[in-house]
Amino acid sequence: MLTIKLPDGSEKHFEKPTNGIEIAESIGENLAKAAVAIEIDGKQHDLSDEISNDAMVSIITLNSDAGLEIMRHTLTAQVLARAVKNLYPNSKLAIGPTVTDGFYYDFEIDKQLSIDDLPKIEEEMKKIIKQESKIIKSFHSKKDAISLFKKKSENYKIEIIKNSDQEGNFQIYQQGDSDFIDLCRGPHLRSLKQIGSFKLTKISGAYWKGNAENQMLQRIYGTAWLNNKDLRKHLTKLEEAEKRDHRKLAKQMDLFHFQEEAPGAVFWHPKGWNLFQKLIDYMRKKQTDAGYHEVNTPELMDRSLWEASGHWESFGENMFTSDSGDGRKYAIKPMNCPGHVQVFKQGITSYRDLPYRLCEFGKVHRYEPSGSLHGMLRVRAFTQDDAHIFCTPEQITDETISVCNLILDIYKDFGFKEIIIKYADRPKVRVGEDHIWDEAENALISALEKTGLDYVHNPGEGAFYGPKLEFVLRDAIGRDWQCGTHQVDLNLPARLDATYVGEDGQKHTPVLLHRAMFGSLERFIGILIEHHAGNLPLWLSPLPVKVLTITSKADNYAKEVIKQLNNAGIQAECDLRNEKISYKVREHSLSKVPVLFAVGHKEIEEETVAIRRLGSKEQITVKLNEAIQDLQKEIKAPSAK
RNA sequence: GCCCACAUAGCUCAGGGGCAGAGCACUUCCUUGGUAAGGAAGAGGUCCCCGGUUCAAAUCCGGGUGUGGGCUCCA
Repeated sequence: MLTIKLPDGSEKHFEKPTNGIEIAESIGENLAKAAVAIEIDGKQHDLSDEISNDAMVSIITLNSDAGLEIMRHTLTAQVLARAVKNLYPNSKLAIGPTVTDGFYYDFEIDKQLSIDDLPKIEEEMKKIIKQESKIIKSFHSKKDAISLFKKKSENYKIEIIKNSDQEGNFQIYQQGDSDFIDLCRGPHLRSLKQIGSFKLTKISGAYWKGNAENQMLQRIYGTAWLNNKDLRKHLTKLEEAEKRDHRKLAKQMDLFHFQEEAPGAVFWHPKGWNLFQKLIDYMRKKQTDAGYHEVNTPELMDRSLWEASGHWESFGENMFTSDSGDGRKYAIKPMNCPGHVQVFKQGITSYRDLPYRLCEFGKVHRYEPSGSLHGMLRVRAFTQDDAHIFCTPEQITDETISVCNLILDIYKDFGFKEIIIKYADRPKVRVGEDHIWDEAENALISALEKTGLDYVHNPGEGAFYGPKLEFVLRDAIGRDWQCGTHQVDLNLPARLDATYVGEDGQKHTPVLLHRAMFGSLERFIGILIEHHAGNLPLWLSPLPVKVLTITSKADNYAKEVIKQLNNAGIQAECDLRNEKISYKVREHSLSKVPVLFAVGHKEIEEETVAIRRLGSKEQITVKLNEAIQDLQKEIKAPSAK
């Protein structure tokens, strides 16, 4: 007698070994129809898998996240893979997992695919799905599995099997009587009948096993959904995301540009630079309040300093260097830390001065691979809101807690509500003894625990000199961006001979905490633009108000309005051009000016302005002095209110 | 760095082995208006760069640079 427990607590009994299909049928006809797989004691299985022991099970239906993912998996591993094999018989299968909203499959194909080949592949996939084949699974020993795939010259599958630590039970899936086979951990749909709506979206190269040393394979991406409606909804969402693209919006808003002679470096236009300065003003105040001292250190320093710090060895590939007339080799700083250590060494001698917090809006240059550059989100020259806290080991906890609080506080001001903290420990390439790393990691993790904040572990992703916390923010459309960072460093101060005199009269090496909150200002601005879809809040807008004249008779009044706005500390410009009001409204709405004042005969007489807000079609007419007072309140940074 | 695609006026883009195109922006003129494009005229080009093929290359081929989508890497 076999007892099967269901999620609702009820039990089913079977005389002999059973399977998911029987269990589903025993519960109800509709469930059996909708079932795609089964979870047995927490692990996903095919419905056909035999159950011979007591178990907790739950039927997975198409109409669930897990079911949808199984459908996507079947679509890529069975349908896309088979379609490509049909069209390009010499191709070899690598892997085909699901990803957010879809799936991909990596192939080795002798013909180089282009985006134009996708419709043809889609068509072949639809043909395969129409056959509504049943999906059949068989189990094989390691030896059998290898010989099966040898016959098909599926080298990648063979490599996967060979590298696997399991000896038997290799699952091979097949559709009806087709000779297509694929190795897969499953589970898969029972039949291709259950496949919903899909679209192949893009094509790219991808390294075998994600290793840049390995062969480049061809990857086909797709998205798949339960039905056409969901698919279309997803495609619309992608279009919406495209509209938020900071590169596109920045052009409309006239913030900055890039050009060929300076790859990965920003040409800031007046409005963009205004926004940049607003962020600096805001952060400068926050940091001063939190006890930081702002400094500025050289962009160019002699190679010997970078050798001493360890950058030359561990970060050298990312550094720009410069030769000079005096025959010395300089490096353009990729980080501000060595410079800050020099400042520390000039002044601080006593433990009484610790913690000593130095900050700098330091512009750093890093040679990033050309292929990784991406608008403002990945550049080669960027400005960090960088700070280095020199402290005693005992002070690590308190300093870490206040950094965490400060960062979370700041993100809130910018409208980010969801923040994920990651703890990253020692990487493969690093400086310093392991026992130093033990110490640094323990200090950081115990400080983090004390904050009581949730975090996730990100193994091997620390900086080369110490473990770090990464602060990841989630934007308005659910994308994650890593911005802030906080690192414990027990290596650099010693390498650069930084010391202080302790209470005991002896020399000690300080602990160095590296932290940045925006991370890179360039990147943060890119994220802000996308998060707000260009509609920046008033306090960040480079031009909060534009005054538009309806007739040239209003020119003088408009200038008077500007004067009063400026006197009240509100940046504003006027548009006196010989154009219709609708034309001016359209133009400034497209360039994302948050507040438009229209002035004509009526406004002159009544000393009012007609206000129109970005994104609204409504206008309200308000006395000029009241409008200014209201704006003055609204334009303050959130934390200054 | 690797794979694929793309590069034409300030911007968005069409075209394509034989005179370089459109819309918007710009300049001038008309229009003085009431909330997302008023009208007319004009000016604007090394068709990314360097080679090659050809009677002829913006167009075809090769190389380079940059950009985009991925991979790798990362703030």
